[in-house]
Amino acid sequence: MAASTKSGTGRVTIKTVAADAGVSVAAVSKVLRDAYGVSDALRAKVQASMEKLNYRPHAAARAMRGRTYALGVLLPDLRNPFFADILAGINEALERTQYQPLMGVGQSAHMIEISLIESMIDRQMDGLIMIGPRMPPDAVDEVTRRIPTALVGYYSPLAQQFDTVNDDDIYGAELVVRHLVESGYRRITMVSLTQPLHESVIVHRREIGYRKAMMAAGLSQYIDTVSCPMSPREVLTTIRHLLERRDRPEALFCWTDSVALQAISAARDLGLSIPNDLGVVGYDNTTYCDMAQNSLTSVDQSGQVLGLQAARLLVERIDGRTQGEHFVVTPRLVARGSSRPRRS
Amino acid sequence: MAASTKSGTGRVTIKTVAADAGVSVAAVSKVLRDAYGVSDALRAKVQASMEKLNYRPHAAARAMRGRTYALGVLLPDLRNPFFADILAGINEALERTQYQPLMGVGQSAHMIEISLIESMIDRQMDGLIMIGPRMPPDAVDEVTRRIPTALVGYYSPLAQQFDTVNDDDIYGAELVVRHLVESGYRRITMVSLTQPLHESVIVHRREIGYRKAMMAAGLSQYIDTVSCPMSPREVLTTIRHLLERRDRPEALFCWTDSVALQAISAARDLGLSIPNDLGVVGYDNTTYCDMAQNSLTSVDQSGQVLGLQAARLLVERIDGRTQGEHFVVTPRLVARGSSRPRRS
DNA sequence: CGTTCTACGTATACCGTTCTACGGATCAGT
DNA sequence: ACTGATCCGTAGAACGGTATACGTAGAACG
Repeated sequence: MAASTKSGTGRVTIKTVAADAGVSVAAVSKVLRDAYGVSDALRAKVQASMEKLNYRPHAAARAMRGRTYALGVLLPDLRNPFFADILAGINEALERTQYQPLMGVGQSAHMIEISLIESMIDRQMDGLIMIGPRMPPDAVDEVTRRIPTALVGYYSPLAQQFDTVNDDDIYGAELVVRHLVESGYRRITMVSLTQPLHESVIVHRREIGYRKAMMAAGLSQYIDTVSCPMSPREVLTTIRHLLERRDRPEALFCWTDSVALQAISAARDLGLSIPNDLGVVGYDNTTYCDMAQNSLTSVDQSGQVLGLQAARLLVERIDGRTQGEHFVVTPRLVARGSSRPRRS
Repeated sequence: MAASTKSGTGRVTIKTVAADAGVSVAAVSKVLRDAYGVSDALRAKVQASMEKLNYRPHAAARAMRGRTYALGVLLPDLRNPFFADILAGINEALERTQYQPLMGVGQSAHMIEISLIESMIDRQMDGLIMIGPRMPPDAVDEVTRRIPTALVGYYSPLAQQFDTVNDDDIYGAELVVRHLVESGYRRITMVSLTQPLHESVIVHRREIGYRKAMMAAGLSQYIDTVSCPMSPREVLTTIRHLLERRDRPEALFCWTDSVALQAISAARDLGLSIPNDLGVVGYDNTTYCDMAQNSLTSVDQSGQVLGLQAARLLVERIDGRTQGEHFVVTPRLVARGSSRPRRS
């Protein structure tokens, strides 16, 4: 009856709603965006119609002129449960907003990341949260010039063009070394990540903290860093090799938990007992650390808070802020069995 | 000079390309979609211009009339590394296509899933892959009526409206029970998931397999299932409770690895040795199973293959198939230390 | 009472594609 | 030479919103 709109298909559009409510299309659009110049009466009328017709705005049409209300989230991979915490924080921050996070996985590969991000830009996403990006800094600059961006786990404290959220990785690494030294370990080796050599990558900062604390503890002669890629197989062989060395380290500081868990596994395979033959510490304090069979000492950086802040900053930036903000949380060491004082 | 297009902004559109190549907009569009009626000469000319101008199609504009080339992937959560395997398979299948997966996390909550999917539909995504959806079957039906869908971990072998990809969960559970029985365990309890009672959920099938195999082994008097939600805390207390029972089970079959790892942890806390005091088996054969400290027997269902098939089926369906296809892989038990024959 | 404001609504251009309908050219067969 | 048929390319109407420019009515003001 009232369906005078000529639309052949059944789709409920802004036009249908306008017709039903007896107002103009523009008025409905205003209500949708709650823009200036709508009376309460009009708003009520329109909202009633939208409810009645079960109207849903067509995201693509919206994207042509306005917002998409979609935020792209770039994850390095899906294996590290730490990212789940970050995402929980992002979700929490966005829960009460209109924005919606859509994720892509970069597989820790520079080129995949780039093409993923290009596509997110093509899709007119309103903003981007990049977690631990592997791409080089000039690529990051290029991207952030084109789309509002917040980065988690990327250190660049002076940037104005984008915001960053980090824990204090140098301090976190220092906590680890100090803790190990206090527990009686001396020959502490860091297991790090083979990486492109730009300094924004957080692993780099953990290495700095490690060296700094080793020197402060008067252990500079024991400073020793080995690196390997992310793949489980290579991690395992690297660590096994390390543990079979004649001057086997007394403790390992692993740049991230999953590596530490592999270290525990390798140690067990070789018949070494933890912590007496080998102390192990990880980073991120993921859920697995707390299990009795791992009992892995780790550094907690509260992924939830990081995610929450990143989302908050991004929304602010979308709303117009142009100065950079750089949020840093102080990490906290959670001591467990894997680093208990050794019997001398 | 040649920039006669009146576009004020710098964006390179199909119009810019058309002007540069000296052809019509429609011709460029044809090349883009490689549609019928383009000569090689024209195609070459247009492609040269696109290259030169670094043209990228505007996804939103495209979405208004045609495809978005985006596929929505719904994940239950980010904690289970098994999903990483599935996603790897999806990526592999889509690598050579134009499609791009964009993920959302449903947090294993019915309502969040629904709103996420609604938004994916609003965004005109071309198809949907839902992994282990928690929403009730009628909601699934409703969704699949509106958008081409492939489901992983959702059992509905007769459906025509959507495709499914599963491992044979009944058989997998049977494998577990048989293996445990062969290893000398009798009182085998299954730790399952508190769930809405629809039968499409795969946990349900694992329960069926468990019961079936227990009966076949003549152990029906020992059939015993306890359920708890996903949250780590509740899992832990449930299991602890179970292990402190007077008639403590000899072995636990946990519906998924993370629960099994918690079980190992709880057992250790209580001073029980594995496998002598307690056998433990998980499901999914995630990376953690293989670590020496866990050495967890599990059922491998090759997430990579599941993901690959799901993506393949979805693309077929988008291309017009209307019959349902239901892919099933045969799972494989990977025996490790946690279920080794017990000393009697 | 006329003027100026302000608040509220409307009309409509525009965003960048897709795709149908159509026109002109070329070619094969009679 | 005439008639289709085939091939290549163009014009232009959608698609469903946003946002600007503008009109109008009532209130406030001197």
